[in-house]
Amino acid sequence: MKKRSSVTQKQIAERAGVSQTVVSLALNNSYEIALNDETRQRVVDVATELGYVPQAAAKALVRGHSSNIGLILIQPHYQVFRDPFIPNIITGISGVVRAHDYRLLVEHIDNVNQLHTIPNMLRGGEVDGLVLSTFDTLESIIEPLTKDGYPIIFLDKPAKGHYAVTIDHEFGVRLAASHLLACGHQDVGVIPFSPATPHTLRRLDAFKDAFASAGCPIPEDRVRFGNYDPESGYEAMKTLLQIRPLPSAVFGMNDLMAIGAMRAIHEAGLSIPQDIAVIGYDDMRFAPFTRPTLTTIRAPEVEQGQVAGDALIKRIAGEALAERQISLKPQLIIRESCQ
Amino acid sequence: MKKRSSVTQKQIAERAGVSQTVVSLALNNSYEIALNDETRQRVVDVATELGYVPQAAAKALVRGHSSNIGLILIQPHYQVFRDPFIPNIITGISGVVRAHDYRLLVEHIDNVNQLHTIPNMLRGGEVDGLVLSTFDTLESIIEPLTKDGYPIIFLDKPAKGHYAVTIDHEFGVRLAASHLLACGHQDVGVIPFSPATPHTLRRLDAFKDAFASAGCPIPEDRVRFGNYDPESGYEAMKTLLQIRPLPSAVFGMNDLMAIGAMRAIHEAGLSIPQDIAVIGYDDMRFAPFTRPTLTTIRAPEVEQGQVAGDALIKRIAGEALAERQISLKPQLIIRESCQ
DNA sequence: TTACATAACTAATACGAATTAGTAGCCATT
DNA sequence: AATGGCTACTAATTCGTATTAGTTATGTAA
Repeated sequence: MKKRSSVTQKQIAERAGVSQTVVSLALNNSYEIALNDETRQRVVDVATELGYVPQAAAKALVRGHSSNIGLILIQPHYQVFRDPFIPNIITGISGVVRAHDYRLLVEHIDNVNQLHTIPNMLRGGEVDGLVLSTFDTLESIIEPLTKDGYPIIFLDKPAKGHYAVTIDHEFGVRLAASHLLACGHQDVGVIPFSPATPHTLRRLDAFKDAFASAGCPIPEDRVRFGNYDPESGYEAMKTLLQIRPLPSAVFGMNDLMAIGAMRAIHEAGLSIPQDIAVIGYDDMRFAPFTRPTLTTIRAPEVEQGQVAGDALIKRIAGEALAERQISLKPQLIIRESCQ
Repeated sequence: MKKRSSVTQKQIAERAGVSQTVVSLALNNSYEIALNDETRQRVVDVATELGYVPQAAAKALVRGHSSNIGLILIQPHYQVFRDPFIPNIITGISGVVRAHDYRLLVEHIDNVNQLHTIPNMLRGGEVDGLVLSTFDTLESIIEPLTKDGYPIIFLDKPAKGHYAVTIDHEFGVRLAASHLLACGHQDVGVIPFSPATPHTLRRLDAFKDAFASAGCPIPEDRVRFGNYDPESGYEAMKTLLQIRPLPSAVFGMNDLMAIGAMRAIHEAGLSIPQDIAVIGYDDMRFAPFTRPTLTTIRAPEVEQGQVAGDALIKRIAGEALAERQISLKPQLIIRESCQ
């Protein structure tokens, strides 16, 4: 790990017969201090001739910021990238970030012992700000950081006062509920996520609440937790199929569990949606190609990434944001499995 | 974008009543220069008390390396993250990277005007090395960099002499071909990718070659290009269904196109695999839950990310690698759609 | 008792770019 | 002819850490 020799402003200065100061001024197009156009051009020419690239570390040190932004993923390792959420977010963020000449540093944290990297990255100046994907609240870690003025954008509902760009999944869940009710389903099964976090539980509550408000409260035996995987949806559905009289529909809280449920239903010799309707959540790419095609909820995740990246960059630049919490709405996609 | 005041070694030095040198030595556990254990401890205590975090930029400047590694994704924007490849690679890399105290910088390049960021990141010292995902050869860009000793690992077959950790997709495709032949299929359709790159064309050739070697050359009208999406597989299959006599199987070069093809087959009132067998590529998560379940090829992408990250870190450390090109083998997953 | 090693430090410098504080030369006022 | 203002630069300093080159005090061997 030796140092790699690289072209410096000093070398350019010698070649061009000027001081390092002039090189810096010329290359940064600074017009605060007057420079002869000829000199300026000569410096630029020498720089390109030598293949000059500024040293990021030196620049960062003297300017006091890194031009990196961080995306922190806090999830158990087995789960990150298993749902399409992260790739979509990265897609959204990375476009924005590059347009503003920032770089994206992706850091994955999968256990509490690694949480210290969050303050370290900010305080160590590795990044100028963070986008934080989390299913847990991290008040004790984040509070001091925001108090110190570090820009942080949450992708999940945080405590009041923090900045956040979230997707209103409770709304999404209510969309699913209303659609089920509109289709005449009064007795439905639900397959939510486990391990149950505050956020996922809130979604479940929203769903239950929607049905309760419509006069069809959901009994506890209609709720069977899965773990994001199709297999878990399959197992959950099998137990739901024991209930008599049979529920007339199921809501899988992600598409993967929903296709698991569909398989269980088919294996039981029942048909979808005639015997049991199915509705999923995510609108993954296979959803229009299941048999029958899957009715589901689409969340604007790429947009979420864009908006979050944008908000972060504004905060870094010191711009005020119109609102601290931006909430994006999911959308109902009606296909064959529930219509 | 003001500078954020942070705790420095100088401040610790003052508080502990020692010189900054001692602080640096104590905090870095250096034993080259003798330090009194008491002093050492006092410095460490003051440091934790003040919440010291070293400035990454200063460290990088003086040490000559950043402790960042870069993952460069070169693909049209509409396509990155649309296949599961990238998330899998990131999963693999990020574990390795964090274990070695590196950070992962993800940079997405979606047009040739941005290619200059590759040399810039290396020459500017933003990263100590790169993992390069590309479907194109970039000789003119990469050559001078490797010549200057910058560590770069390719994820796709590069020119001789470069370091690479690749997946042997030609082998994977031959696996599919052998399985089809073993199942007695002699007249098959293929749905490869378009736009056709050298790499994807090589896969197609491998497939054709396998059939030709078995005495069943594949006529041109059996080859219908798709574009990664299920919809394109659907359309491709529709044209394949016009052929008489009907081919007895199709190979979709990814699972998404394969499920598109399956839909077309079902819509034509044919059954899988009795009338037409289907085989995919990728083993995406829905593959065990299609109807019928999808026979496919699984590529070890997470492992590819791990091995590539590992190789890069070794190269950065100056270690020699046993072999320049490491090739990982895909695996046949037999399910109902072709058995 | 001088020389000499060793422990335990401090001072000074380097890293590369940005920036602040000069400086020299020239022209235009007064 | 002294003053001020401008242009076009240079010199010096700064950022925070690592590292090299001292320095001082103390103990030990000759």
